[in-house]
Amino acid sequence: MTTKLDRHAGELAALGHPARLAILRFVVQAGADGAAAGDIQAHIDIPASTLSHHLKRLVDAGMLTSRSEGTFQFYAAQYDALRTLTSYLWEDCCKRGKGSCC
Amino acid sequence: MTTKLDRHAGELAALGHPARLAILRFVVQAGADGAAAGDIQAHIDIPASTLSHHLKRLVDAGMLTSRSEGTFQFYAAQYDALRTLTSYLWEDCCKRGKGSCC
DNA sequence: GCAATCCTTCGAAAAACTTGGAAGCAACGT
DNA sequence: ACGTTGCTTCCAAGTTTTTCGAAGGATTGC
Repeated sequence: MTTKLDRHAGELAALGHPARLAILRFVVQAGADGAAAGDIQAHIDIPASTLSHHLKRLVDAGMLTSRSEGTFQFYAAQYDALRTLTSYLWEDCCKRGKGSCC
Repeated sequence: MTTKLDRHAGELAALGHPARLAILRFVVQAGADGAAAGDIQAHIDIPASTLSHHLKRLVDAGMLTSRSEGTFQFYAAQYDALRTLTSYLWEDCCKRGKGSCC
């Protein structure tokens, strides 16, 4: 069994790489339809095989979904997963201590 | 020079480990005063040396600060850094596409 | 001073991640 | 059918991370 903690740690690890973070942001900004792998490559400028590894990592972590359209491969952000992740970080903030932090 | 992208990727990588994510959450929930290393250890139950490495990683990434009080070492969350990081992920969301995601 | 407590650093081995050329596969145009 | 385009998988080397026992400060209490 994978705990919520492990799953979110995996998601954060997936985002914890400059290329992958750049990819996520590009795709997040692309909106619901997502962006084609080629467009992503044009934007972040890394070899195709390296990009493909990173994209797979992000999909495996559940941060992106992929859909094919002809020979194109579109990647779209999993906004819900991202939302859940960010709120997890702040969950029960200051519950046990003082301070107006959140 | 370290870009904003690299810095935030480093922060995410620091959070991208089950033990470190557990540490951050424990400390976030501890409030402004933070928590002593010993209390953290009691909560997540890993060897002291391993814990120390993880704490150092989180401090280096700027997610925690540390302060000593006698022989105790207190760690407190950098709420600002966490806030900046989470908003970075959503920056310019859907700017280039359609969709009501954020 | 001496022991005890609290934590960090050293060191070294195993595991995971990162990188990218080459080769492969699938869809499209001609 | 054949080349082209768009992307993925194979492979292999190099780097980083992760782990934790043992040894090393630093500070407090006696």
